[in-house]
Amino acid sequence: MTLEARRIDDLFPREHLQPPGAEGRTVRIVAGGEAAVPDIPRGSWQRVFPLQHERQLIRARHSIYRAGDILEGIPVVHSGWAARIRRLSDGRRQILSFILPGDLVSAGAVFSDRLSFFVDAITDVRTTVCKRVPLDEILAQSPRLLHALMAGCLAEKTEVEELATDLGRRRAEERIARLFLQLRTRLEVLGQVSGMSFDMPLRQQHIADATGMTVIHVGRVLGALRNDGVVQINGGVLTIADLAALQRLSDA
Amino acid sequence: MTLEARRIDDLFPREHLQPPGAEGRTVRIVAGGEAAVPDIPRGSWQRVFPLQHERQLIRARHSIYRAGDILEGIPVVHSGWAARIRRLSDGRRQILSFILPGDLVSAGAVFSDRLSFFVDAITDVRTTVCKRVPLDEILAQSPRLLHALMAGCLAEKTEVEELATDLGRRRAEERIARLFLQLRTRLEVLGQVSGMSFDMPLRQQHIADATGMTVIHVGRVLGALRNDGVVQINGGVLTIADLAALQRLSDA
DNA sequence: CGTGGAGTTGACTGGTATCAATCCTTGTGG
DNA sequence: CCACAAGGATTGATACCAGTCAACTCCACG
Repeated sequence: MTLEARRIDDLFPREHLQPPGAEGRTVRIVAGGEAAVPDIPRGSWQRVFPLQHERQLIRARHSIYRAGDILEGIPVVHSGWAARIRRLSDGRRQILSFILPGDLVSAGAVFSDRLSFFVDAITDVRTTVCKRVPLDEILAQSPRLLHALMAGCLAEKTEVEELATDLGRRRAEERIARLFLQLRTRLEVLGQVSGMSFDMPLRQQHIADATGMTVIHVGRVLGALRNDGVVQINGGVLTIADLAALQRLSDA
Repeated sequence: MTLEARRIDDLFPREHLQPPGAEGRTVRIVAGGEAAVPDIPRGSWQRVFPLQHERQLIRARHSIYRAGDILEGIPVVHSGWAARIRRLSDGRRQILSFILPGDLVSAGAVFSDRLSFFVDAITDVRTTVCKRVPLDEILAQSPRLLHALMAGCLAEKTEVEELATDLGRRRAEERIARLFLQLRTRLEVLGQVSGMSFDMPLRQQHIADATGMTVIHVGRVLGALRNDGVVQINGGVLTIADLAALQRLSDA
């Protein structure tokens, strides 16, 4: 009963998502680094949520959705990175979460069609949209799936609560360290981490908007981390040089 | 379909909650200052969620629940103020939300029994606990209620996202102004605002933990607001002296 | 080549945190 | 009824983290 759905891996072909050979075609249920619970029967997602329309391409740095938009379906990011963002009228931005390949844009989208945030493409992004289905129909067809979806929704909420704690009570270095470790964990599940490095298309501005800092200060902290031999970013690749140190920073 | 349940007003007798005469005994659905949608048939909450045990008294400044606790039911705060809190190992604390009389401790508690946060009593608090009921049973007995509960859960998530934005991107004065306005809106629904004043049992430490500041700086900002004739707190009563100014501060 | 996005660096400012002392309030027990 | 303790609020002095402004470099790209 602790299923949590944020990623629906068998929602679409896995060219980018899965190393060949891994053919366990169950819905993979993953949340914030916790245990995967692969016991939803194969294909339950597609059976319950039929495809509404195929892939759509959004160019890097463009908005995918805007706050107030009414979703006609449940969007899933197929490839590329995106971000859920809140904007203030004077231009300040807070990134609420990063959306990686295979993620639902928001678990809440299964149950509600009104967005309270913006979704911006960071890299080029391909999306798929599935049909939203009434609650009772989901329940009838796959009770486990419904549970998993609701748990995913709760997990998303918990993650935002962690974010709020980071923003309110942790300092610059800690926040950046935690962001990097979180990204590594999530990308590891996707098989996109090789050793201590992974592709990281975020600009310093994205890191700043996610951690509640200014770009310039992000630059300084990153510089310090590089000098101290903890983390470095080179050509869009993040390399953790001293994992223990990074974990120490993110602790408490 | 935009029902949102966070407060279940007819869950218990209303001595403290409702001025006599207001006898519209429907479940009142309220969220973050948005429209109430009172169209759930009377008593649906009690029918679906039977009382598990009666009021329990928790003394001010004591913990009600701890992160990791397994809830045996769905707790509702009957009287008094409480707070949902995240703690770091070194003692830093972030308040995620305040729980006012009539609030569910967390809308998520209807669907999941594991807490990821602490719940502390700010004043003396009385709680009631209802039995948790399987999804399909709720759906069968009152589909509207289920929708309302899920919407309430999503609303709670949206509120935390707003909090994260406040913490990440707004400054001290803005955050405090927004907190006070939010409290006023919520208390107004409870009929606990008279003119421009309301009881506000929060200590400066609570305000600090909610806004991500230190007590001392909270004290300074409050002092400034008092000197500028915007807000003052006296003997546990908050009085808004200049609403327009307060709204200006909280804007953007 | 230019142009614009991105990163780096330095000097300076300012908002908050930290430490410490005092005072006020409230509750408690003698 | 008083004394005392504990919690809370206020104030001052000082330190430091992070924001602001500005200049410069480095690219990728057309």
